[in-house]
Amino acid sequence: MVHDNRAFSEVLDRLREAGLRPTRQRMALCKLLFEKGDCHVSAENLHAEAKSAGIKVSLATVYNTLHQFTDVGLLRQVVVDNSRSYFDTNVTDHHHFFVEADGHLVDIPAEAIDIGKLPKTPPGTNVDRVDVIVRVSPSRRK
Amino acid sequence: MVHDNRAFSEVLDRLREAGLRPTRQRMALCKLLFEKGDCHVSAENLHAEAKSAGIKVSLATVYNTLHQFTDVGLLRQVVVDNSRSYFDTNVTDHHHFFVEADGHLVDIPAEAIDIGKLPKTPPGTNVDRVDVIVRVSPSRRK
DNA sequence: AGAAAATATTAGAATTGTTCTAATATTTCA
DNA sequence: TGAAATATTAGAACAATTCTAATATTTTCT
Ligand SMILES: [Mn+2]
Ligand SMILES: [Mn+2]
Ligand SMILES: [Zn+2]
Ligand SMILES: [Zn+2]
Repeated sequence: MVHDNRAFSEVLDRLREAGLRPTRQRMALCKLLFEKGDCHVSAENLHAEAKSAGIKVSLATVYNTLHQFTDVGLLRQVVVDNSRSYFDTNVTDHHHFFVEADGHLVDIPAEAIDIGKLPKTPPGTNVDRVDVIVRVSPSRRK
Repeated sequence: MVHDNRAFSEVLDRLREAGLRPTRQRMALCKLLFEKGDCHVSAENLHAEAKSAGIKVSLATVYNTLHQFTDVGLLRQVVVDNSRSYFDTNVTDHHHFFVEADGHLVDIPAEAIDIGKLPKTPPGTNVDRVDVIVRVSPSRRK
């Protein structure tokens, strides 16, 4: 078995930094999540990916892991669909296209969208974050 | 019992226009939804309001009605929270503040937010709608 | 109006995504 | 290495929503 020790140790560091033990399951999920660039996954989705990659991990652990990673800032949640939660490996400020037809998310860099002014927030509240979701659907064939 | 026959007939018209029979339940829900200005409700929420207004309607009918009204354009859905669906009586183009702490939505008029340019959509797709959600939370007391 | 057809409502069961429980396993560290 | 801490897991529980199929209401047609 050949290891990419570079990426492997990055994953390890990431977990340690976060105060999470680098267990077999967490490392494997880390690799799936972070070794192939920005991605958006649901729990079921990641669980399936894990299974097809030969990783033995329970759905409960997938949920635990996604939440722990979110809590420590390795992931963020994207709310676009009320029947499923999406987790995003891109935790920088950005927005999304959402292709409702196939439940697919595409990043929009923060600087690609300019929100001018915001009206004042409801009394006694502060802005946590601004989410822009551009809902798109397959264009009708010509 | 006193009737506001003006509003009553507006409700009736609205249902007929949509091709939905003006049943007792639908009319009652219409009144709850549309007679007190823009509002954002969940199904449970509306069901509870109905009960406390003395309207006998099942939760299944509340769901049916919310979906039917959405289908014919009397309501729109707002996705802000993956554990509950919100329906909005304001079907004009607008955005939202979402107070996560209490699950409360506040309208932002479309013209209060200016989204400059949009990047081009993913290949083969068209924009359906742009949703801006400004997530806010109660500011810490001074 | 009365009968038949169309549509709506409902209780309760089913489904689905997610969370919880508590028993077992792994990891850490002195 | 052994005790303490933490993690994993199967399966039960949960909560929002949808489905089913029996009953009721509304509309249409004579
Ligand atoms: Mn959490
Ligand atoms: Mn659900
Ligand atoms: Zn993203
Ligand atoms: Zn609104």
